Amino acid sequence: MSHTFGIRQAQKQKTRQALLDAALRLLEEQSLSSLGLREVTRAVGVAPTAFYRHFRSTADLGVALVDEALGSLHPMVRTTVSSAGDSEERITRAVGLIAHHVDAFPAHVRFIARERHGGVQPVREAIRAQLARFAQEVKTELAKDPEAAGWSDDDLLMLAHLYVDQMLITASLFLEAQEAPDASEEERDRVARLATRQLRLISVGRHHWHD
Amino acid sequence: MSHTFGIRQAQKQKTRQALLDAALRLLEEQSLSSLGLREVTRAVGVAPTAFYRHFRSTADLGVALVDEALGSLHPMVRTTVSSAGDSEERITRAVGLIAHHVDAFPAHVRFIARERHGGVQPVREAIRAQLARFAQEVKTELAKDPEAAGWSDDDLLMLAHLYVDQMLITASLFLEAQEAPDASEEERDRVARLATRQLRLISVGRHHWHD
DNA sequence: TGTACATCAGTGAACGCGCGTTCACTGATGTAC
DNA sequence: TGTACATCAGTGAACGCGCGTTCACTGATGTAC
Repeated sequence: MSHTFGIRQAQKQKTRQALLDAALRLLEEQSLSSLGLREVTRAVGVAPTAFYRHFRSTADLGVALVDEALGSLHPMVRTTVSSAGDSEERITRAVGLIAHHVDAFPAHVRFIARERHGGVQPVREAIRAQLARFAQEVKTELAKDPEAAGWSDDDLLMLAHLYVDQMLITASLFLEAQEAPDASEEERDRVARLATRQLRLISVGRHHWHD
Repeated sequence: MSHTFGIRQAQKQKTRQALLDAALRLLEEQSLSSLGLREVTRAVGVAPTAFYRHFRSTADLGVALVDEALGSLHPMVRTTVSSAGDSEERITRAVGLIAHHVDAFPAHVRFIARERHGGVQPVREAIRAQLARFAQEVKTELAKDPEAAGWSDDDLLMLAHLYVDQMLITASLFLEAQEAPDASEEERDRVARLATRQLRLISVGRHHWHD
């Protein structure tokens, strides 16, 4: 027994997570470049100086948030693009998964959309790197499809980027729909139908790419 | 003669423009939500209080910047989408125009990309409204094309949004390519080729939409 | 054209406030024996 | 198991600084006659 393996570590991890959670909440209404270290510690209920035990700066915390927001998303992205069903089924499933993810993690989605082109370079770079990984994974899945016969690597990656960007645009639209106070259900449907048809058009383009 | 029609107004306008220019420059390295009023006036060389003669707040200045950045873009967008040439010529021309615009107004492009999902609500709303106008205009141009026969209004607007979003993504990629210190010419070409093929795929999808 | 008054863009001092960062500290947890 | 020492997450006071906003002002420009 004993060798408790980190009452200390566990508590530190808990505080770190509380800082991340508080920051994410504060970032719903502002950008990372205006987020204050004292704001975050105040929200958690620790002394300002405690922040430095976990992060060098708010930019550093931002990079950690990128990993939290996108790191766990890879399995989902894979299954979204690949696997069973005809074209139409896959599109419906993909749009449904995006909508579900936005419902489950709205603050993460907002953070990524906001900071992708935001004012903090290391965070932009972290997001860019993660999205490039997504594109690579999507490309790998696309390559498995019999339809990919005759496609060059470059063309597959081009299509993969198109899908990744489309995913982000759609997620961002779902987010706006969620925020609309009135008739947000109707608005959600409108976004789902728009995204479905855009994916359908890309899918048609894909079918006839080598005509 | 006389009735000088505004030495005063002319000077006021000049200061206002100087504030906008200075803000735009400062916003290359930060977000609007962290831009300080004093920063801007310091850069221009006027007293902080002079700011209030022109804008209620930095958010207010931001909305003015949206109009400056996007307001003058409408004619270009129209000609980009519409008019002469076959599909391939139109795509090449569109990508060229986007590249040219990014070269000419990099700070404007960065500002729009950054604040589209940024932390300042009135600015987000102003950008959203302008982009919706763009989509409407693109839709109007698309409707003129003989290829648009049999397309519903909804489908045309869907396609228009796809084009507008694609335009922004491409502009943003050109911007990143411009920033890359090494081999930025090569990087530019890579972006141009990627954008061209993505537009080509959308174009193919468009041709076979009603198969 | 000249004079007397009104307007108003820009000034400069002053304010209270919250910021990021430093530093020496405390006391619970961890470790060696 | 108990003791003595080391570690280190979180504390709290203190700092200098720049922020947004207020206010009464100045002096060039505009207007009325």
